[in-house]
Amino acid sequence: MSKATIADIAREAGVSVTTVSRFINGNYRKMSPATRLRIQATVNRLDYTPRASARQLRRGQSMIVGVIVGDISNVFSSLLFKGIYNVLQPSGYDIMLMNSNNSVDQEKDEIERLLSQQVDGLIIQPNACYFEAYKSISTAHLPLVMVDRLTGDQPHQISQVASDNFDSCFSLGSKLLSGPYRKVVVLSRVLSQVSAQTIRAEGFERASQALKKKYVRIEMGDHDGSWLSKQIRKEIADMAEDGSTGKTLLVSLMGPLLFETLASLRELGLVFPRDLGLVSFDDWDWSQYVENGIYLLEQDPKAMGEQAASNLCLQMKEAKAGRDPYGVSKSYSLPVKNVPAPSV
Amino acid sequence: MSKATIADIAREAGVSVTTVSRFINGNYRKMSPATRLRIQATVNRLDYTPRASARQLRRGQSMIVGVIVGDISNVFSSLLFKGIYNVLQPSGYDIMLMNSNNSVDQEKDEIERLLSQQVDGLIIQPNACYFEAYKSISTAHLPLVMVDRLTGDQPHQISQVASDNFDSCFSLGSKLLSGPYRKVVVLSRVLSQVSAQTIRAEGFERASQALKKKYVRIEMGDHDGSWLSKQIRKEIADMAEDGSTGKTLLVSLMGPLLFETLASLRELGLVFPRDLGLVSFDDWDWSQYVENGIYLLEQDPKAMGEQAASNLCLQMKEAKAGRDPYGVSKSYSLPVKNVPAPSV
DNA sequence: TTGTATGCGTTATCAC
DNA sequence: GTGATAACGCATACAA
Repeated sequence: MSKATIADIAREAGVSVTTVSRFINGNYRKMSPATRLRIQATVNRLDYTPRASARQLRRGQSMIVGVIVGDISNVFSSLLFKGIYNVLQPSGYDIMLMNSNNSVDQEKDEIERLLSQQVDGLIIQPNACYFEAYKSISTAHLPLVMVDRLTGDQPHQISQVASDNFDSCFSLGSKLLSGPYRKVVVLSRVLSQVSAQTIRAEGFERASQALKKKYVRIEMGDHDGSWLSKQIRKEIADMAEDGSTGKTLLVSLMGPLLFETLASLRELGLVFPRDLGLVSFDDWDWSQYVENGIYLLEQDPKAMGEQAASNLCLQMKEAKAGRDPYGVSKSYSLPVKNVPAPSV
Repeated sequence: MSKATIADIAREAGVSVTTVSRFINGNYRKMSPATRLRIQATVNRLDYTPRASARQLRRGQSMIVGVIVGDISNVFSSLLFKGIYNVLQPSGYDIMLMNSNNSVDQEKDEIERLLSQQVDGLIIQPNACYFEAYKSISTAHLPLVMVDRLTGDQPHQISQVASDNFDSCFSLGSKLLSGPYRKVVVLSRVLSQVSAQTIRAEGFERASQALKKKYVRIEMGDHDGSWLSKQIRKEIADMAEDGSTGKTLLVSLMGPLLFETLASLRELGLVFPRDLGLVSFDDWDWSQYVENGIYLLEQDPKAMGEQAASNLCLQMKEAKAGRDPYGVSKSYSLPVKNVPAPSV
């Protein structure tokens, strides 16, 4: 019977509810060892568990953190969650996880649900391009950390953790395009309104501009594999037309896209690095076993989650102390690791 | 200010809290259109959000479901969660996700936390080998579904959803071992007390017994890659000794293990299907791009999650109606898909 | 060192 | 149609 309450314990142990409450919260200071043991025994005997809802109502604090990710089936999101969990769980917080499916509408509903749960803080991988969508959180001065993506008008007093998307792409693009490549083709998916892929594309675009190489961007959106194959073939085949020499550098801007890219290349009979150079963002090393490996730009989603959760903890501590949580807000830029492989 | 309460709305709108409560819960039947509109406006103006904790306390129902997975960074777990989420979220349930790290101790703590949150139901990928560990849930008659793994003494009145591990392995083993393979070596990780891998291994063992072929099991546990390489080399190299002919069939019993297996094979300079046959369980098709693809035994974790969540919903409906949730308990065995590839 | 009494925000039972 | 009021289980200010 999990229905025992603090009153039952008090009655059975012959003490008052206050004393039991103190016991439950570890306030043994004002309590004789005798009563302490008696309460302990009763708690065990009745298999008592405090009701979180009653506690929350009374203390105005839930010890729950809300997390919204874009797509939990993406390895990025699951590693992000793992990092968050590793920090929050030992600190006593429980996590309510939401999957926005990269949809602004669903995200809106999920934020509302999280707010009504009175979460003590939120970590969001945002879908909306304007911060307006998260205003209800910031006006309530609720601890908040945005991860991975940034809204266009991201207020500086809100914490954010993201990879160093632009610089890593600009730098790799500059390095590779200064070689024999004649052009770069970047592949993106970009289903949500805001995405790290856009910034990554910009990095490659700037690099190509500086080196006066051709730059093409293919955005897959909802298209299927055959559509992608057609685009890739077109971009690879135009060599003759413009009379330029050298191979094409193909860049997949997110992990799951690499998958579809490989399918297209196989379908088209294209082999790397013979026919083209291939580079991809990815957060998991499986591609090292594809041929002789694929050149990767690798993020560390787990570290991102840990960083986000750490800052959130800080904010929640401030909030608990009655201070403005945004006083300890901070922006973090995480390095992107280059994992060389003979695919370029 | 998200601090508005039902009383504030009542005062501002000039009605009683009862009426506001009725409005919040959609009971428009007993309410004049005029008051309804007036309340609506006030709710919007004050940006009112009902406090979930107060609601929970009063109704004795949380609309929260607890989910415990073994390792969220494993694709299996994240797809499982996605399936669960797809069913539960539209039904109005929020999900508290816990990651047990395949540890019985951590799992125990997490169950306690979930119980104190007064979750309306639980879905667990169990770590303990005896159901004893989950007794506190079943004695409270809380809706419960066990997924993927089964405790040794799993009570029949508790719902369970798992893949058809034994038959799929026995069947594939029988098929392949009736060919020119001289022996089968199965690789498992098995860190938790209970695991689907054990049942899978049994499937291959029985098949090998029936066909009088040699059967060897290698359990990685916490060992590292070089240890694995040594084991594999030993098993592949014993051909001369026993004078038998034919290749060895190597079976990786879980997705993440395939990764380490490939690393070992590469290190040993072993090539499939030339030097050996390779088969693996996995829940994601990335391996089709490794060489010419790897023969896969593929589960459908998302379907497993959906099935588990559907049954949990049924149970929760029963519980809400005051009936025994375990009256609608059921066992589901999900098919394992064979994805042929020239690695055998 | 221990106990009494009040209120957190909501729903539900009854009365009007 | 509408409203007063009593719980739900817990934590704490205030007594003793």
